[in-house]
Amino acid sequence: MPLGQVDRSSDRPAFHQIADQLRSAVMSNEIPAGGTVPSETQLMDHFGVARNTVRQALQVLKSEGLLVSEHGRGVFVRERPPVRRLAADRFARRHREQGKAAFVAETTAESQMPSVDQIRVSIDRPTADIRSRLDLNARERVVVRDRRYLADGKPVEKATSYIPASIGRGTKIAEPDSGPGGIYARIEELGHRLARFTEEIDVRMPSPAEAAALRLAAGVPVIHLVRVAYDESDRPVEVCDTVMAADAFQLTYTFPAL
Amino acid sequence: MPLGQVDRSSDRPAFHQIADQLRSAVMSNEIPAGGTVPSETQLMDHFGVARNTVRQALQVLKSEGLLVSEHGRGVFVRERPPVRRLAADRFARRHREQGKAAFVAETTAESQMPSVDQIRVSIDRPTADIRSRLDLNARERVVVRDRRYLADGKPVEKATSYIPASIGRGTKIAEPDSGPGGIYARIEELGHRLARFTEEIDVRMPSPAEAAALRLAAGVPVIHLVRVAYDESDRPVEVCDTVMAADAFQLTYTFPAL
DNA sequence: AAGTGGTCTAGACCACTCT
DNA sequence: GAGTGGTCTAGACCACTTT
Repeated sequence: MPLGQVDRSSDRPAFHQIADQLRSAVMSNEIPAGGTVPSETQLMDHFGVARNTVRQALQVLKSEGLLVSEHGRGVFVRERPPVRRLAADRFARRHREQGKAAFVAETTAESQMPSVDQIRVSIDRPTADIRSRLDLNARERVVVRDRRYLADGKPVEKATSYIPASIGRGTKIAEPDSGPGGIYARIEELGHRLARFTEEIDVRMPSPAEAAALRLAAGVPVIHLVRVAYDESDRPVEVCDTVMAADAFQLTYTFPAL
Repeated sequence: MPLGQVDRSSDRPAFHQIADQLRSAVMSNEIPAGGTVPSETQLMDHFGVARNTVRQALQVLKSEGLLVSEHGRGVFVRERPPVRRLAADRFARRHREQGKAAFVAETTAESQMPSVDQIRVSIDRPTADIRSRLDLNARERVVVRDRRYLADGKPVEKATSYIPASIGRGTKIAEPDSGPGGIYARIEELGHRLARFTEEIDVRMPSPAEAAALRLAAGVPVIHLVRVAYDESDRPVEVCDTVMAADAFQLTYTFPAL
């Protein structure tokens, strides 16, 4: 992988030229995923620039999500986690009837090991947004279920579910372990047969708290997805607010032409 | 907006402490969107640190998408473009029958001015990926339609459509101006009544070329969406490969419980 | 101990915007 | 011309990993 030189007479700043050369080395797989980029010292010597200039170039590629650095070890080409393809059928009733929650269904479909941690359950007043999505009056409470999902031990998703207390209070929905098939199975057992879902998708960079919870590398965005589940009388029975590591997911939808 | 000081005895690096203080000033709206952050000189003086340390703090917030800098003017709290809410009904036949293409329908729904530029049309060999999505044999060609969409003059989306040449060649589909209702209207006139769409969504940071074409600020991800349109005999009749500025869109989907 | 990246300083010169 | 951010240098010390 022969890196060239920087053209000091060019208008393009040195650090951009260096970033460009490294980028194409990464993109062309001259440096494979998981491989190391030359050390900062080597890059300084090779290009004849100051250390800050090298670091500026590396910063560009980290922000693009191409490189990650590990203190004391080196700078590496970022490895992409296996992508999880999410389609509507992860919520299929047949999965619940087999005792599989949606996350288990989607995870085993990709041959990954699902797990859940940081489960917290409470009964609270809903925010105005949740109240309006669940069509609740001012006095009604909600069961709040907060948890983190991991695939093969790597955190990939933080989720918070809100279920009207009038449905969930005193049931397994309000317990940390909601039982086989997950909360949708419990909601259906309580007589609310699910009819449809809506999903609302926003994309942005993570807050520092989100980056920590999902152990995100620099340059990895998050998908903020809010799902509402409706029963057959078109009553909203659950809102699920999730933040996903964008590099770990691909979403697919099918819809009819109207 | 009283910024504090840095605690030099803390483990948390000075630039992180400065970034934290500026972040909460932005988040709490003490500095409103479009407002300016104190200049680098002012921040140096206030915190008693070197310029590079200030710039490191600002870099953090730019990567988070909170700040943008303008050479010679200052550093500003990023203004969010009006969000465009995309739902399945933007492809409704009634819009085509009124002569509105999907982008026009979604744009006017948000009271924005739609426009299109950088239109290029050609007939080419498809890549392996496109060939397989369109279910074509090795010799078939495709009409390639490339263009950029703008809302109120701001670029928000780059799109490339691929239509089998057996359908589009010699029609308005192969001309820069595809006529009222867009290419879906032309495809239906040619006897391929549309039945359904699939959309596949990936999220990542932009390449430098994408960032330039969409004039993206640092810290703004892109949504890569690939849509396939199927006619009533379930034949794929178009693939549309789009890259969208993530801060300009919200996607919504509805799907039945199965 | 040697090598790596992380933080920070103090200075320089340049390009751009505004008045 | 004054003020702003953009690029770059040369050095220092620290924290972490590996041998």
